[in-house]
Amino acid sequence: MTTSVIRSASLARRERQKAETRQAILDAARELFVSAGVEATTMRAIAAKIGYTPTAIYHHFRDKDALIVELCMADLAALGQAMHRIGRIEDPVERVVRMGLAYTHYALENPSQYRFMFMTPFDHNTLDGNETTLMTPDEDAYRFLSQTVQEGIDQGLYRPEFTDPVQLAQMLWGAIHGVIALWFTHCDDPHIVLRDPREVVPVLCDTIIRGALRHPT
Amino acid sequence: MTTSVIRSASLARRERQKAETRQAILDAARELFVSAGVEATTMRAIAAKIGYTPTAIYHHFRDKDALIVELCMADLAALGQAMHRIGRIEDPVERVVRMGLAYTHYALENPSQYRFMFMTPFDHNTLDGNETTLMTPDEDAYRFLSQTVQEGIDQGLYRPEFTDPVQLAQMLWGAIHGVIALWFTHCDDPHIVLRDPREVVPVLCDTIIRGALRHPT
DNA sequence: CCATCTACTTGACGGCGTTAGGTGAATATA
DNA sequence: TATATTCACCTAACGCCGTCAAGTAGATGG
Repeated sequence: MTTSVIRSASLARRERQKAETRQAILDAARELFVSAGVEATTMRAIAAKIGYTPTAIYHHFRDKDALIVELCMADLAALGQAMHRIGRIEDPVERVVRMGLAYTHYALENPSQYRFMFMTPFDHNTLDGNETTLMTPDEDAYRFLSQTVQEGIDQGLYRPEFTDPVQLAQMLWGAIHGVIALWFTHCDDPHIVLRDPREVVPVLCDTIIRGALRHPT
Repeated sequence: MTTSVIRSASLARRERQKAETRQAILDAARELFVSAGVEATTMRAIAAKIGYTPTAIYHHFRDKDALIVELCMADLAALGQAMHRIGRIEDPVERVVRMGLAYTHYALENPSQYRFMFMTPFDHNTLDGNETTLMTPDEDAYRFLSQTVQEGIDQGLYRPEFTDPVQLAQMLWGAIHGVIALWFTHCDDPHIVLRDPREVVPVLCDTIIRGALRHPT
C-alpha cells in the first residue's frame, strides 16, 4: 500500500512536470504564432523561448502540425463557447444575426487564430489520427448555426425557396467570413480601399436577412 | 549603318532568347504552382523542369516572390478582362450579379491562381518596387465593381441607407469571396458539409441584391 | 584576333523540420 | 543501500530550402 501510494505520488509528480513542459511549449508556440505567424515560427524559436532544445518538443508533439492542430482545437472550442454564450434568444433570426456579430468580434480579436482556423488549408487527416477527437468543437459552432437556421425555416420565417439549412448557413457563414478574410489579406493594400468589418458585417447581415425573410420588416 | 543594323539584329536575337528563357521559367513555375501549390514548389523544381540550374532563375527574377508576383499580375489581368468581357449590360444591378457569377466561375476554374491572388497575405511592398506597375489590373476589377455599384446608387435602385459604393462593393465581393474561400479550405473536410459554390453563389447574390434593392422584384 | 559581355554553372551558406543515438537524473527493485 | 530501469531532454546530423559569390564559356563587338 505504502509503496503504491509513494509510487503513484511520484508518478503523478512526474506526469505533472511533463504536462507543465507540454503547456509551456503550447504557450510559447501560441505567442509566437500570434505575433509572427504560423509559417514564420520555427520549432527552434519555440524551443529557445522556453529554454529547451528543438528536439525536446518532439517528445510532446509528433511534429509541428500536431502542435498547430492542438492550438487550433482549443481556439475552435473557444469560438464554439462564444457562440453558445449568445444563449437562447427566442427569435432564431435575431439569434443568427447575433451569432454573426459575435463571430466577427471573435475573428477581429483573434486574427492570428482566425487566420489559421479558417484561412489555412487544413490536412484533416492529421487531425483524425490525433486522438478520439472531441467531436470537433468547430462542427459545434457550424452545427449551432445550422440548427438556428433550421429553426427559422421550420417557423416559416424565410422565403419558401430556402429549404436547405446547409445552403443558408453556408451563405451566412461564407459571406461574413469573406468580409473578414478580405480584410485580413488586403487591409494593408494601398490599392484596395476597404471599410472596417465591424462596420460592414452588421449591414451585410441585415441585408442578407432582409433578402431571405419571407416578410422583411 | 550596316554595323548598327547587324548589331541591333544580333542584340534583338539575344534579347529574344533571353525573353524565351524567361517565359519558360514562368510557364514551368505556373504549372508547378497550379499542380503542387505555391509554397510546395521549389526553385530547384522549377529549374529542373526546364533543364537549368536553380540560380539561373535569379538572372531573370529577383527572387521567388518576384516570380510569384509576375504570375499573379497576369492572373489579375485575366480576371479583369473576364470582368470587362461582361460588357455593358444596361441594368447596373443585373451587371453586378453577372460580375459575381463570372468571378465565381473564374475562381473555380483557376483555384490555384485564386488562392494565391486573394487568399495569400500579400507583401505589396514587393509589388511596388517592381516596375511602374501597370496600375494594378486588380484594382481594375474592383474599381469596375465599385463603378457598377455607384451607377445603381445614382439611379436610386438601392435602399437609401446604401450611400457608400465602397461598402456595398465590399459586401458583395466579400460575400462571394467568402463562399469560395470556405469551399477551397474546407471542401475536403469531412466534418463540414458544404454545397458547391456554383449552386450557392447565385442564391447568395440574389438574396443580397433583394435585401439591398429599394424595390425588390 | 582579342576584349568584352552575359547567360548560365559550381559550390557553398545559413536556416528549416525532423531523426538516430546518447546522457543523466529520478524512479523502481532487491 | 546498491543496482537496474525509465525517460525527459540533449548532441549531432540528415536532407531539404532560398539565395549568393565567384567562376566559365560562348557569343558579340572592335
